[in-house]
Amino acid sequence: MEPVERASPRGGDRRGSDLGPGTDQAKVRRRSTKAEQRAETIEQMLDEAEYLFSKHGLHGVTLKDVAKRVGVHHTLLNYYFEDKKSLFDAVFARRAVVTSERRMKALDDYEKAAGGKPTVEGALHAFLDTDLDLYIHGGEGWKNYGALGALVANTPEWGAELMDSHFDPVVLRLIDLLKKALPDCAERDIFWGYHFVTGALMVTLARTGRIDKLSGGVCKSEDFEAIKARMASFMAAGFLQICNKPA
Amino acid sequence: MEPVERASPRGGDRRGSDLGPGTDQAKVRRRSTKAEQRAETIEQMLDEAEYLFSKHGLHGVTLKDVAKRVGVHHTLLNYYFEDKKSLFDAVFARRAVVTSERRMKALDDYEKAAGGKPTVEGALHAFLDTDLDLYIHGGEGWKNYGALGALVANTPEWGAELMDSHFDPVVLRLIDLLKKALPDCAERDIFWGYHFVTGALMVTLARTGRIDKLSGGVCKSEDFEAIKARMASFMAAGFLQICNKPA
DNA sequence: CCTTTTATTCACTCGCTTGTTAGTTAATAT
DNA sequence: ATATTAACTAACAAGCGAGTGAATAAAAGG
Repeated sequence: MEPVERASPRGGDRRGSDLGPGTDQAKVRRRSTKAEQRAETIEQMLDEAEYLFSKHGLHGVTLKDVAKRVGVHHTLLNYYFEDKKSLFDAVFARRAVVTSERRMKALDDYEKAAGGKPTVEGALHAFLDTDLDLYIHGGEGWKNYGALGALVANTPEWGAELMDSHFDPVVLRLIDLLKKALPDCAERDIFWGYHFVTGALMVTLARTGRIDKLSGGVCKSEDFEAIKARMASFMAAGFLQICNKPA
Repeated sequence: MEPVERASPRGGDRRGSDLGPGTDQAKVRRRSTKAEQRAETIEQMLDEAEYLFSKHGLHGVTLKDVAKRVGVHHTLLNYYFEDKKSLFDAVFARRAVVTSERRMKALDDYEKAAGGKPTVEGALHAFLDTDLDLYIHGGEGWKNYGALGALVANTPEWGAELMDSHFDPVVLRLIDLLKKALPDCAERDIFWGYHFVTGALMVTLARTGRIDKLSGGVCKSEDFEAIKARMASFMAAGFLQICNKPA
């Protein structure tokens, strides 16, 4: 599996028994309490697993791969996590709850701000921008998590299950707002519209780089700002179209 | 890996040189020439591999799994295919060329029919409906291939590469038509619009069943007709929106 | 200070995956 | 008909990947 890939590009952040370059080699080593140590190690495991899973998928990663990147023995992963799948679930859950809560709050706020008159575009902005901001400003970890989400969302095996358990509440909250914005629209159409939205969001998060080559560099996979600037209004227009024009 | 799953639920529907369903069971076994035999076996391998890969991804499937479903010794897969990845590539390529050609032709036909005045919706209909029809009428194999495509499209590892090599021509053809339909639109916006379209199409093909549960049965993952009835006009409205409103 | 926890590694096991080499059977060609 | 080629299987070799249980070392706690 290629050269030695690390989630944190920075080489200075040594792990495990790297007695290390320069200054305070020995001091780098755990001076902290055990609880902190535990938390820190687990966090690192989640980070590295997140990176690898996002690139190769659940089955494409071995516990040893993860362990190597963290700089610990691979059985330590078994010590902290039941098995590979629960490691994966933990990785996914860690940020899923954050994004879920944030979006939920954003939707609530928007509804209040909009008074009795929410718009489709407004609701979509609340839903999408809040999320995109996380990936834009959240650092590498969030970007990796995004790609992982895209993978999960398109995995028939257990993907829907994971998505359901984490995102149903927010999504239903969005749907609820959309219904208020489009009172005469058939429920079916609203759900299908959401389906399109989520699909578009997922390819975005996947950042496969395909759009880069395709467009000859005009668009960049990493350019979430460009998405943010277009997606809500694009999708809102779509909603209005299929809701006003009942075939 | 669960009970014994088979791609073709029906015992009767065998692929390739269909020796005729029902009747002559014993005769089902190779009576044919070697060339036919070879072709038939390979076809079966591709079918079963397609089914499994679409469900579990490249790394989630072993050659033995495939062999078991085909009913041959697992080393036979090594005999016909270099390795697992080239089996995967063969699976993908088999139908990719079909869908690619069909859509290319549909776009050509549409452009001729539209005279000098192609519309966004028209171009999208040509692009999308042609494809969706394959999945609707093509049988289980095509449905499985669709799910596989969705997986590939969201796989950063080698996904973009595969998509590029098979679909760049059709997609650029579509883009070309869209440019003609939107002569004043910035290229960037058109590419981003396509990005949204492809994302929406991919979740559709993935058929994870998520929309079913989410909508409480109002929408069904399998209902490609519903997508066909909405997607082109939904997306066309989006294109017009972001192209006319340059931020 | 000494006992108990807790983090971490070590030495293995077991099953599975890939791939190789050699063999068997049946069609093809001469 | 017979020699050859092609489809296919059997029988290993080698290695990996998940996971277990005992060992070690250091920190917590009484």
